[in-house]
Amino acid sequence: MTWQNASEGKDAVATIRVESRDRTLPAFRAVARVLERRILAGELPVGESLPSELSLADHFGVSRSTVREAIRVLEQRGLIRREKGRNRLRITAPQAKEISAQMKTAFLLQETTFEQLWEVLSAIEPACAATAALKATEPDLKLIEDNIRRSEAAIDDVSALVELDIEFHNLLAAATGNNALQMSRETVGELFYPAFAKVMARLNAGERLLLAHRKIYEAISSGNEREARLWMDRHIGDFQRGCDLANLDFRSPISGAMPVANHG
Amino acid sequence: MTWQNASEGKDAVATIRVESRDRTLPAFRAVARVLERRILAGELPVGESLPSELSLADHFGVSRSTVREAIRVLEQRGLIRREKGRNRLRITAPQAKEISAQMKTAFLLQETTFEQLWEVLSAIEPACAATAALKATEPDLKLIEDNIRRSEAAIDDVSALVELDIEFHNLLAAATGNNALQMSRETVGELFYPAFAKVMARLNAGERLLLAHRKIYEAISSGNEREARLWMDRHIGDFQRGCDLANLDFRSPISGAMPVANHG
DNA sequence: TCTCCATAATTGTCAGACAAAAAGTTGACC
DNA sequence: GGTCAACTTTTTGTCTGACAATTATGGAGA
Repeated sequence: MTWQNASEGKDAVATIRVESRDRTLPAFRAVARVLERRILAGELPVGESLPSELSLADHFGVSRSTVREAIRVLEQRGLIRREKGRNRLRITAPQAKEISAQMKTAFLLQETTFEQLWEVLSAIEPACAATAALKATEPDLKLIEDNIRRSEAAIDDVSALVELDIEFHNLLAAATGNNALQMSRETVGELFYPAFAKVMARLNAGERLLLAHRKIYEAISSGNEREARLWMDRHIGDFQRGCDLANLDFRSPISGAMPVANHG
Repeated sequence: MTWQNASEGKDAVATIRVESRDRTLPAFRAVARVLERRILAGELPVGESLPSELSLADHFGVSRSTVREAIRVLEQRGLIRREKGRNRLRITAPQAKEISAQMKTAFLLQETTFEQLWEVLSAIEPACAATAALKATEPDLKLIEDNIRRSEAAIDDVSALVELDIEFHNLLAAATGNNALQMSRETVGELFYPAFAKVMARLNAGERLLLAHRKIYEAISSGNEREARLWMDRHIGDFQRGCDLANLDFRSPISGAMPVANHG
């Protein structure tokens, strides 16, 4: 399929025309849909760069503005990305980050509570730990070890410790080698863990957190699935208890000082 | 903040100008960002309708094309939606459906395997069942009961049964009253369960599936958290065993005959 | 008050324009 | 031959103005 010389690209034009003239679908959506299909089908392989707006417009028989709107759609879907400094659009697979950003706004606007996020994490994190115990490689272990070492050093710096806690759990997820697992938990974790800065600050619970991390690391590095799950269960449970002890409302929405999502 | 009479909306204009003239950010992104902030901050409340493109353009001091591109961004983020038949754009909270659509493409392009999805489900679904046992209301139970009844009627229709299976698990998730839980599992389920049409077809496992659904329903309706979790564990485990028995490769990517994602 | 129609507003699309940034080309120079 | 700077062409981001088709709105008439 040639993008450069538009003269013979009649098929696609026809497709767009048919769909858009049915008025069921605006032209920019039709274009976006066709492009998405081609990307998903591998006709436009990930890593390649998209043709220029003008050639796309020619090819589809629509105006450049229409193509641009279609591009915005695909971009937001994570199928296309423009790298800074680069001019061309690159075709990409949607990344956890973008999905995560979208889920964040969803959670914020839907008044999701800490309890709800906790329910998700208390299901996923132990499974992560267990899987990590089975699948973690040497480099994974090294990263986790390093994280624990840095946590030890930052034991009195609450905000640093929170960052490191998030990182710890992300590293576990990465060690499972399971993308789906990672994507499912990333957002929830990012929204959840910062909230417990308060808990830890009030309870001085850094040592307890570190103990759990150490135990989990040991279990994973020795391939002990059961032990990894067990300690993660406790670790997550600690959060709930800590919340109670610190007298924080577990059932309040997470709307507080949340960082504003950014547009890639 | 007045949208209609643009003459005095200088502040926003200035904001956009500063940001875009810095060249760090195209104008349409700046507009999208400002609108997103206002929505998240509740200044533009969910349910309200967005001003017309022209008044937005006036307000921000940009052209209509620019506003349109910004709108495409917000639309794809799920913060704005146009209802069919309606002309105006309504402000909305992102729904599970849209996030789910995005995750689907991510999973497809990243060659996610059945095993990986299964790992996620085997963590989340039992938790769903357990929580549902604690929180399900009468209407929730009615819906699940009805689903089971229809499944009984469709016991010989594999494709219908798959649809009903997906629905069953979605109903459980809904019964937890936990949005986060629902969003976390919806996509995974939608991608995963259809794959087992084959398994069920080969093994004639409809009865076994139905038994599990019935047991889970009973546990939930009697508030038995432990039993609900237990049967869901078995139910999910069945999938894995079924896969083995049917000699399907658990570790192959889910790229096969997947429905093409559609643009809302 | 309710219904129906003319009028106004809004959306989807297009064509053409222009400055600024990136990419591609050329040619001088080492 | 290889390198770098100047020049040209593309491409992007933005704007203006236009038009048909659809949707909203205000009144006239029942």
